[in-house]
Amino acid sequence: MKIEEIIKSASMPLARKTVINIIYTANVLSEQSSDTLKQFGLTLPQFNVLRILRGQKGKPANLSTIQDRMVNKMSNTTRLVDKLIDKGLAVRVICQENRRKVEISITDKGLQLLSQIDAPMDRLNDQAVAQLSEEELNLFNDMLEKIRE
Amino acid sequence: MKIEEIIKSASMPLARKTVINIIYTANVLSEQSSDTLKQFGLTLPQFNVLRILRGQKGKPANLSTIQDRMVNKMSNTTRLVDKLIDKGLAVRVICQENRRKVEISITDKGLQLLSQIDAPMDRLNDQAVAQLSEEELNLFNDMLEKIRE
DNA sequence: TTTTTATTGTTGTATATACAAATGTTGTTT
DNA sequence: AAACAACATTTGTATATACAACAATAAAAA
Repeated sequence: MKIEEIIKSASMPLARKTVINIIYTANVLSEQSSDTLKQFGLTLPQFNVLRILRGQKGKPANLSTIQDRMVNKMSNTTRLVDKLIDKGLAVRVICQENRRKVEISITDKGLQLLSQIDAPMDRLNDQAVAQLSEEELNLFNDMLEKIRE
Repeated sequence: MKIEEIIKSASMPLARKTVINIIYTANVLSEQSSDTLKQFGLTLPQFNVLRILRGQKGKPANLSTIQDRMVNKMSNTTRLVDKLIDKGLAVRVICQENRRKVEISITDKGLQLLSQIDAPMDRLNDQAVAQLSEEELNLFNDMLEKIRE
């Protein structure tokens, strides 16, 4: 369905329509992901941080590293990490070389949880873009890049 | 900058990359809009609701109408509207034909505020999509539509 | 060495949002 | 008419997030 129909808007400038379309579509995709993640007890930002930690391949990450790599830069990563620790999915150790820093690592339990989530999440993403060819998707990603600049 | 560089990720499946790219770009655009709106004392959802009310052209809207048309469907539109009323930008009247409903209208003050915001917001949106031609933008919007289905 | 500045995280506060339950109203069934 | 179901919105509660202020540590300057 066209975005104008969805938000029941009269015709609007193409630029405004495009921006609304991106934000609306992102909401749809986020909700789909959140729904899938809910059964695993994770929110989307929590899931993303867990994936970042896994990407460290054993090396711990400090808070600023995590923030750099987050899709949704949020002001308060401390409390998000707290939640992961409460659930036993991550651990926090104060860095000995620089005691201002903390080192955060994913636990075995965290890795195990992620391994369960990978397949359903990839399936979800595949479905989302199934109507576009690889070539179209590459073009589409390039366009997004241009919009961000 | 490519999305993989931004979130400092190793290469990932194209579908996942695309979904992350959309969500990340939507965040960038939302933040830009929020920054502009902040000086007018509005959040992005509040601004969108005000625009919906203006689109009614004098006719009041009830809560469910507003929710239908919102870009970010939120569970609690009541309190969002409360904020607009606190600021004197909207008024709420209980509908006489059906006393379960409430009729919400934009005030003159609200209309006046919106008229100040229109130009800077359109300029922002224009800038965002400036690197794409009209033809490309139409293609892009079609692709977003396919992704939502 | 002491003071100042910068870095890295954490905490407090206000607001926003999701979700479920509750309220008040209207329509329908018995 | 009384009981029940449906509707439209509001409220309660928990969690999330933005923003600013705070603390602790380290590095740099005086």
